[in-house]
Amino acid sequence: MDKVRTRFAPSPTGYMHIGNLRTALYAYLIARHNNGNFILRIEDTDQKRLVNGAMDVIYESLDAMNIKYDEGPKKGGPYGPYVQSERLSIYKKYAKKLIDLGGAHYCFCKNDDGTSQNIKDPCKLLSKKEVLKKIEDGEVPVIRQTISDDGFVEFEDEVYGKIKNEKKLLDEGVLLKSDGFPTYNFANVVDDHLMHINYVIRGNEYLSSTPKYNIIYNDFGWKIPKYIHLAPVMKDEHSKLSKRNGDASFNDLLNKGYLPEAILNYIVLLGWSPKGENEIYSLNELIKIFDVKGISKSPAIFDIEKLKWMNGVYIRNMDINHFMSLAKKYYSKWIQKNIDVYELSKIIQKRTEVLTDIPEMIDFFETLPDYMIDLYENKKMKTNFDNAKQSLIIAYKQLNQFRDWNSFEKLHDLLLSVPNKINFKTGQFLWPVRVALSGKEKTPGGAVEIAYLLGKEETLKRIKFGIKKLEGADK
RNA sequence: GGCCUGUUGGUGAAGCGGUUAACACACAUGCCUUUCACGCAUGGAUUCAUGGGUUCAAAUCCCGUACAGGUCACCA
Repeated sequence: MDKVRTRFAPSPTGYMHIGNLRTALYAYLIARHNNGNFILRIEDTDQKRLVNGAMDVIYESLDAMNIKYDEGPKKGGPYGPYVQSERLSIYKKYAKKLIDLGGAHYCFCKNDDGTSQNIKDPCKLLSKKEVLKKIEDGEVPVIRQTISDDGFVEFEDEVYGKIKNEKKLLDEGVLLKSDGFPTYNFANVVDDHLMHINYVIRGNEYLSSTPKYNIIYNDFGWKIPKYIHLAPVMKDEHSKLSKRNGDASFNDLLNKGYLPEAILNYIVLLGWSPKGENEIYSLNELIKIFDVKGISKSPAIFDIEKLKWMNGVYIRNMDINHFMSLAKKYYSKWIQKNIDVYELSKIIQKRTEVLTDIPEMIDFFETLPDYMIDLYENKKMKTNFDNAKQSLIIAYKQLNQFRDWNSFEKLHDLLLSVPNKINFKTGQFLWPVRVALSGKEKTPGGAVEIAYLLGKEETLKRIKFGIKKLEGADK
């Protein structure tokens, strides 16, 4: 059997959306799973849509996901060039050949005269002589596909199964534009054949035009590849994820603090499901288990909540040093200078889902927020202004005498021994302390951790401030 | 409108003629706990868009209907 060769063929629009990336990922996984090759090809045949730097977005995105291509632009390969705008002479040659084979014809119809209803293209009837004459007269033709009216075309899609179409319902689309560039409809067939692509993986918007491509393959006498059409990734029930809707691109997600591994893991599950119950997979594991059979036919809705969760899983499973190196970017200068970053990282790792959540989570270290006194009242902890004040006063006394601030253990033991002595429940005592130290209802870590990180001076200052606040409430 | 395709809880989904209709996220509740989170446990689809058929038996097969998406560009 032939070596499996798949390709990812984006057009450089400057925006890598999730659906595209998923297509790339599937193509990559199918290739690697079968020990095949994965090819990158740039489809830049629409001169009007060229965007500066768009190619880089593609390279960078694949790179971030650690998807490596075997052949492609920059890297080269035996069937290059891999950028369509550099292959113009190839398309021209094959277009002419297709005309000779009866699979295409010149067309002189004007843009705006309804030629889209081209089921019967009048130019088809032009004789060779007439065509030549028109060209001599300076008319610039396009080359259109020629499709006979009789019979059916049928093909088998690996995910959708048998698809059958009536030939006479197929449009005779433009293959080569008047500017000399091919359309997608032609370039993809020629390139896929020339590059020996035997598995075509792409969005199912091409499902309806695939029969036309197959006719071209047949006219040339080329072998038709296997097709794997993918249902789209949706924003909601009605619309696709898209740039126009302002939906997040891969890069946006990265900037928002999502890890590439987590994004990759999440999007592979949009429209594909593995055999077992596990959902967390590395790229290498995916290569091992990816199976076309698990691809589903219906569209999947992108759910940021689940991505968040998955991102959290990746963060929690990370080595602490790795986490710290990633999290550091989100620590303010003040924090990096005044707080033990290693200990801080340990505390927040478990409760970080997205890296960008970090600043807000830890901002109280730098400046105590102007908090509401009601925070001291907590039903579950059985605290009220009165016993909170007591707790703070005692905490102040104890901590003021405490000298081993370098030892988290000792600080911990001290603070946890207090409630016993005064006949308070642990939470009853520690809740007000934490509130005084953080000014927040929820914090990463408890009172002990925060005190430890804050240091003696700041801790005492904040407790004193808390006591004052509560005294104010007495009056 | 023609043609093509899809439809299982809020979301991703398993299932492929006989199951109590997996599992994960989210949600709710409880446990744990110095808060939150983490972790653990429990709960929710009387039913697989809908109506008919085939069958001893249907989410699973067939037909119609509804809804949704795609395509019908010198865009990909």
